[in-house]
Amino acid sequence: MQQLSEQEIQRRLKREQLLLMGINPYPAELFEVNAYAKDIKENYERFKTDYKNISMAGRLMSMRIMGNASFAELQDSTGRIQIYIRRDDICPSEDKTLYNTVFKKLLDIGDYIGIRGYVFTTQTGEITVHVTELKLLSKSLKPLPIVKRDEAGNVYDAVTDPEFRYRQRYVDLVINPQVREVFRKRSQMITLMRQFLNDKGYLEVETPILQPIYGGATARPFTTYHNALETTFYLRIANELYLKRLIVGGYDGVYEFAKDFRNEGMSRFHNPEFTMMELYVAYKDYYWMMDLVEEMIETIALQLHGTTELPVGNHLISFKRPWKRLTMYEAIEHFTGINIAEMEEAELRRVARQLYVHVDASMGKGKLIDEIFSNCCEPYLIQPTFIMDYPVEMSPLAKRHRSKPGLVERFEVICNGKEICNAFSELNDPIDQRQRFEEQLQLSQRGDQEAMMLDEDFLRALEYGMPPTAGLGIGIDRLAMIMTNQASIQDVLFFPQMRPEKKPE
RNA sequence: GAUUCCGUAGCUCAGGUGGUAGAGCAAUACACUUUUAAUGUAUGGGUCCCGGGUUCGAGUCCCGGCGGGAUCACCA
Repeated sequence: MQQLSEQEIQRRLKREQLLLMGINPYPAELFEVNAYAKDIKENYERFKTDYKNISMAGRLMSMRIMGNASFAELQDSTGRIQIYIRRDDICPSEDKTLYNTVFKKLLDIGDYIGIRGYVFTTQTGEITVHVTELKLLSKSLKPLPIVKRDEAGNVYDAVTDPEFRYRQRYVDLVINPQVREVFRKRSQMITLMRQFLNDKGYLEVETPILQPIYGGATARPFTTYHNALETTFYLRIANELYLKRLIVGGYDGVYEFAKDFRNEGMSRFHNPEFTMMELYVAYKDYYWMMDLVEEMIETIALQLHGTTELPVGNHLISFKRPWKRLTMYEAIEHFTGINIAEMEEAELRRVARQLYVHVDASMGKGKLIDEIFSNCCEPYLIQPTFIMDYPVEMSPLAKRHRSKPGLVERFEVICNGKEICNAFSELNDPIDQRQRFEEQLQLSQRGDQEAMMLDEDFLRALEYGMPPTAGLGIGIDRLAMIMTNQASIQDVLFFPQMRPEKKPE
């Protein structure tokens, strides 16, 4: 137990005192609520809505006590509203304890209270609830950091310490309304995407997170152990192979919002667990999927913000269709002036060095091209752009290009300098797929810890036959970053992964 | 993993060259019947992240550790 601060001791004493007075600081019975701060502020003057006998609940966020009348602010789930408390209104009889002792002495900022009353406008023009009844709903024992705003909108004493905000997100959410808004937008974005996909007739499904063989991406997994089965399991790095099994099973379109886990470094773009939406649609190819992605993201931006132009960092990003489409080779030529289409490994390595791209001996042709692209092109692609046709070595689950040897039918969307989705015409030739897995095994034997495992059951499924299929994965967190204009993935995750707090001795 | 910056009251932050630890807000007490970053007066509040070292003396200098941010590497 850590030592209590003076203020924490004070609040514990107040709690005791309330108990002695016969007031339960944590009453059990429900408190009926029939009005919310936001509605009142929006409707009271505009529609002359008469708010009588209203009942509200929330946290006390400030108190301005002046003798026998006081102003305070109540914060409910929709925002803050001023409340006016007059001694003789909440204490009509001779006994003034509720005002003099309970309200003035024993309540603190952060306490949950319930009030009843009516709305009026103060002399200074602020919409205010005149309180006729007051009830403590829950006592707060830890002081909230108080963020104040003046009329000009200046913020004082804002809590900005990221560690504090991420570790104690509940406090962040209480005191920083803009943070609540970011997460509301994220939730709404996911709802809109789900709606869009459901409207197209695709089926939302759930597939295993605990997998005996991990696959669908090149990444290092988390490992866990099932006692009864005496088996090692992996937390999924992707759900791709399971969704394709469902296409084999005969569904036309399936999608899943999947929590994926990758045992890799963390940064403002990477959290060990993150959300990916994967979609697979039968009888389609990657060109079709490009159209769908454009339509979906444009629709979401429009419904979320009422516009397709969004400020992101220092840029204004437009999601209005159509987006630019470049092949990977075209993109590289555009940004470096070098056409690498016909180059072999040795020459590529020379070009990479010339472009100051970090290379090492283990890198093959595909990896070298990818490195050049990541370094010389990706950071400069701010507007959403399709990059098409990747080297086959980088894409063991994608179908070979119908006309370009050595490439696969794959695209990524780069936006704000980062990949936000990845898609291909799915490889459905079981013999080719087996060969690609075997190449991965060789990489693995050479020490590549991210190489894919060979999944016999998945191959068995493909052998029964999978229709031509287009597949898509969208990084939901990264899309949320763009849609909410946040610079860090930690700002679109309620509880970003952090080193465990050191326990107080 | 590498580089770099940071860690002082509940919160935001000051504390040249080493010399008894500071402000505003928050808290406590009193005053005040329409305030709004309310105000006025008074009071309390600190393991200066932790552990070593140098020194008569360390928040400050040195070494080590812990935690966090940023950039890079890997990745989505």
